[in-house]
Amino acid sequence: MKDLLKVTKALADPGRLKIVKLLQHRELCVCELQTALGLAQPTVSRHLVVLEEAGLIRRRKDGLWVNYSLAGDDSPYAAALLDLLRGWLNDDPELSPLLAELPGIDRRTICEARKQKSKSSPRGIEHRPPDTI
Amino acid sequence: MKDLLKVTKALADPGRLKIVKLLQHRELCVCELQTALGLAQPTVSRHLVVLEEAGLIRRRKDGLWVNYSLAGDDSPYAAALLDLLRGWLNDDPELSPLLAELPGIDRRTICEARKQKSKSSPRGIEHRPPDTI
DNA sequence: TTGTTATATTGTTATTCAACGATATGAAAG
DNA sequence: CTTTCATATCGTTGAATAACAATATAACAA
Repeated sequence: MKDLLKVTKALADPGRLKIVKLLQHRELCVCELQTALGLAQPTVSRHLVVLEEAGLIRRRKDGLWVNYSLAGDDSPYAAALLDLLRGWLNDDPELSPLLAELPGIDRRTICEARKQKSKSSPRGIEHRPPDTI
Repeated sequence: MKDLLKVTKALADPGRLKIVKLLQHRELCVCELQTALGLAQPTVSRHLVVLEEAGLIRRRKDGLWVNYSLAGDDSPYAAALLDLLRGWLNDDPELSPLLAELPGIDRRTICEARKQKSKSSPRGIEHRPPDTI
């Protein structure tokens, strides 16, 4: 029962449900999910831990990137629910915009853009002339 | 997506999951569920509201009693998950004791026992001789 | 080694929610 | 009507959790 509750709890959150639906289209790294969902990076990372511990997704490291994809091999509960989810929410008004933008989301574009930003204003602090006396 | 989240959230609680599994065997009233689960009556009542709003169960009044049974006609999500649940947890160590005691649980026995108790100590206050001066 | 960078973890706050006791509701009986 | 009783709702408390910022970790580059 604990295993099943882990799966249902993992799927009982809009952010995590969106992650699963996004991963149905292709493998994604954290920064791509972050961009698609519009959530902070730690928030996405936490959601991914919950989904992984429920057996719904798996992680595969690729250098600095971590790729996440759907799983279900270890948990029959996860497998069955992932199967059901495949036929659900495909025309959902809250999900469709994310899926529409998914093809345009690319990890290299995202990370390059970040490097530019951190050069102009490190640590997210807006660039500002040093205080004058 | 909101409808699906209602169903997954409803099933993401041990008490509510137990209620669903109990209702797979027969229609039950609140006091029978309360006895089977060992929870307070308001707690069971709240769980039943959540399950009903998710489309997982339905209510049918019978005098003072309210009978609850599995539903799923109004929500394809609820229907599919109830179908899956039918094959799950049937040998669960946390659930089996409840199912084993289910045949011995009868609303009339429960309510008769309560009447006796409320006669000896109304409102749950232990009977005690009136204060003497 | 020392950076750099994508991701993970920590700390904290605000919200959600399960649990209970007390009380209200509604239906049947007297 | 009033009483009784099964259930529903209210009010409160404590625990779980989602969100973010700040920091730590891990992998690659120089």
